[in-house]
Amino acid sequence: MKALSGSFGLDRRAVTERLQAHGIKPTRQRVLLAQFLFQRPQHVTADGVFAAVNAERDLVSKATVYNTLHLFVQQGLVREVLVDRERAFYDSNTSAHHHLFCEDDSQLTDVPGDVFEVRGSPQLPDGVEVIGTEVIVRVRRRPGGAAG
Amino acid sequence: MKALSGSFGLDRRAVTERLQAHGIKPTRQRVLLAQFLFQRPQHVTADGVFAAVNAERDLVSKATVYNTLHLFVQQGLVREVLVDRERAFYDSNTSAHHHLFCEDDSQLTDVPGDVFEVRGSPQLPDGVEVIGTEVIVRVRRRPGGAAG
DNA sequence: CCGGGCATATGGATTTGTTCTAAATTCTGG
DNA sequence: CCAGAATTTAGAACAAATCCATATGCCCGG
Repeated sequence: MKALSGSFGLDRRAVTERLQAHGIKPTRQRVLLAQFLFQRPQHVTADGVFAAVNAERDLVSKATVYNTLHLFVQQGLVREVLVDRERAFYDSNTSAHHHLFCEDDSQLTDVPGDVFEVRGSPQLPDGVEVIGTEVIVRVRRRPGGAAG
Repeated sequence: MKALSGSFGLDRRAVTERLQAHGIKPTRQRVLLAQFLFQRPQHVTADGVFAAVNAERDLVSKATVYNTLHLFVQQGLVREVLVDRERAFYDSNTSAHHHLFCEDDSQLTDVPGDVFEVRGSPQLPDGVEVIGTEVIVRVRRRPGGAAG
């Protein structure tokens, strides 16, 4: 059966509560974006979110997409991943993990958090706190390797 | 004594050889950029390089700054560090190390390579090779911490 | 139920780092 | 000295992200 327009198969109530749990007022637009983002763990660009959410008809403006993504990042609902000069990725998977980025096709892949063992910590300047530690593995297709 | 215009206190011959060792034809502009970049390990933006190199008089165009930085990255002379949506950093320190980025003042700091122990490696897709693994520690000033 | 006030949303213009383009300049080999 | 290739250049073009001024919606007091 076809999901209701813009629900992305995710219960509105559950999403609403999730937002509220993070201190976010669940407006129509925010709920819709959250429904899209959390339907499954994924890496999306702001533009991708904008396109997906407005696929059937205009529901959320570009400015609001950016505002909301920033808000979600700030409140720890999604992670911003900067690997590409062109665009930022937003990762709806909040569990501890790292990333693998292929420079040839700009594909971003998750790496389970336990694959790496990051131990020790750098000497921090005075009065700063660590927000997060991320590991990025950059790869490219091997020149003579398997066909793309 | 004042250094010759645009030499940045670095011997032209040594820099030239360094470029050639990396298969780069040492043109006037490339040597100048290299002299600036390698006078000391540093993190600079493309714009910063452009400004520094043209401080006294126009010597290198913006397009060439970008072309050259990309070339240097490609040939492993400098590292591109993507931590900020606003601008890319170029790191003239090529030794194994990681980075610490303060989101409040956009300051990028080196973290010695041995501070972290990154072990294990992710399952790679077929036919890809690892270009590099980087660890980025994001920090912010602690709200009630030392004055800024 | 009504109205004031504040947070939120919006479209469009703007900004800004980067890339592109087409032409000029500089090298290289013959 | 010439032809061809590589490099450099100025400025136009581009696109992601931000800004702005306005409109909308929501909550609360009366």
